[in-house]
Amino acid sequence: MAFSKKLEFKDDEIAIAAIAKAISHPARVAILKEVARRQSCICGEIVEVLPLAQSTVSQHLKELKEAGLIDGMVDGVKSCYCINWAAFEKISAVFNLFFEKTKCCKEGCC
Amino acid sequence: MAFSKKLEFKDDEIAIAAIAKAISHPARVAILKEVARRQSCICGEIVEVLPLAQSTVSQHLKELKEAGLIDGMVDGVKSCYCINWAAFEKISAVFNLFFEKTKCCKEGCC
DNA sequence: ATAATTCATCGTATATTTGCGATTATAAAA
DNA sequence: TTTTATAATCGCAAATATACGATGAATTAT
Repeated sequence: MAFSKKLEFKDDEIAIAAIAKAISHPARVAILKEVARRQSCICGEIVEVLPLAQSTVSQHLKELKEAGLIDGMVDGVKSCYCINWAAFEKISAVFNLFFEKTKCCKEGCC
Repeated sequence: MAFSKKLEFKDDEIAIAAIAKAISHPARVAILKEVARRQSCICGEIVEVLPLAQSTVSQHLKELKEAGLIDGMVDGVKSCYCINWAAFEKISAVFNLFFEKTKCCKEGCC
């Protein structure tokens, strides 16, 4: 395949896909839910709840962070994560809009 | 890694992830948009619009079909695709609910 | 009957993701 | 200071995803 063709698509298509990708693994969905539920939580707490090794959880956390869904800050020897609500609202809105716009075509309103 | 741990998560987490996964590539986002816009469209029409080979588009269509987002029916020598609106509404609702439920934790209402 | 069109599938190459153990870096406790 | 605890990162193996050309199956056109 030589190399990915992702960048040959439109910006909004790439953006939607990137958001979806961050949420495209059950572990990351579970992490998001847990972080939101606890308002904020320590990496170790997530490791205890998931059937995954610490290094794997750490990697998923990194991806969620890079996607902008969560924030992470160091608290001594621990790492504390919480939802980046500003980004989350935005991301959620972008995604909902995608569904709405697509549905819109159903009634031929666009 | 030996094998995937996806199935060790909760059903709803797996479901959300599966939906997200179907939308996690710009090509599939573009295809969904195109199929919705045209109300229904032929595989060849999509190939013309995307910077991808016919076989690749065919594969993406298959994935969208397996995720339940689109329906495909043979029309002579051609293949006609359209959004499976019933499934689409359901999927959209499941996804919106996920975002809403997560947001809900922000205000501590759950 | 033959040729052309359309698209799914197969095989293959490469890239990316997932997952883990081991290691490392940092901070806290002894 | 030495030990312990926490979590990020590295390196590796295996699984999946992405992409394409070639092939094949089915239908339509000649």
